[in-house]
Amino acid sequence: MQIGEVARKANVSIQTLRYYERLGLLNAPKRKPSGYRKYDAREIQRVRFIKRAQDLGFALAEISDLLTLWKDASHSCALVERRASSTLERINTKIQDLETMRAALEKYVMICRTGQSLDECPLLRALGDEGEQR
Amino acid sequence: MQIGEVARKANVSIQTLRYYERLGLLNAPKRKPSGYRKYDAREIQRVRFIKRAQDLGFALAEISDLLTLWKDASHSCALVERRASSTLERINTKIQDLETMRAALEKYVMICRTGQSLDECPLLRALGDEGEQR
DNA sequence: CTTGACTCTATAGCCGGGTATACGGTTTAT
DNA sequence: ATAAACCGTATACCCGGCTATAGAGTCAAG
Repeated sequence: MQIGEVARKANVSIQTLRYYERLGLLNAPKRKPSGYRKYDAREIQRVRFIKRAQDLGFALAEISDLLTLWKDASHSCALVERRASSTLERINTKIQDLETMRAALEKYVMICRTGQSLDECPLLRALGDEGEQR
Repeated sequence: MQIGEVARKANVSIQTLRYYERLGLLNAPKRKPSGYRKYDAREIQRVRFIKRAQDLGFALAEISDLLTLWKDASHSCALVERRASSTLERINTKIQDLETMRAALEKYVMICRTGQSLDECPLLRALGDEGEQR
């Protein structure tokens, strides 16, 4: 199989495959005499693994770790769980940050909508506050 | 006031101030004959406005809009609210995406933790899943 | 034998929000 | 008069995850 077929089957671009190879996420494949990359079907698996892991919120660097573990998975369940838990923590932190933003923003939007102060925007006042107003 | 003092008082770096100026978020200040920027105290307000807006999840491009509105705030409350609402939508979408990830990841982490399969990691199996069973 | 589809490498660009470096001029204090 | 602290511009670089382009070589079909 050459690169285009792998790309189609794994649903990524050719450039992405070469990019993953550069990053070490994919092993450097064998080459034809012409220099063309020759893949075997397992690489499609590997690419799909990467994509599924991305969907779960893993960054490529984390996925690189997971791929290393994948090879001898029988020893590593607890290790994998630790990686996943820390990713989970990262995701939770992000959600919390965003919820804090949302709460603050909603507060001002609500005040705006109830239309109590027509002559001065409470959201802008909140941003520009600190005693003085421009 | 020169740039270093503004930077200290607004709690940003000098480079950031120049960067904001390039982006048009800050007005080009007057200069001394030497070329040094001369700020008046209002610019500190403006920088703090930017920082507070960032904390609310506004991107610099959105903040640029808000700053334009800020100048004649009396006319713009509804407009400001619309900007804020669309930022709010953006934030909500992000939260939902992250929650989807979290749910998927939690599922596998839980299976890992209940320790049912010691000899094969369910998370890795889920990621490496070949073809069927999904 | 030529066309068109495929591949190769190398390099650059994109997004956002800055940070860092190099090199040189200015101001202030002693 | 000289050192330190400050400022100026221009340029490049960082993060992550790609995408795009240029210019060249390879391969299969008609």
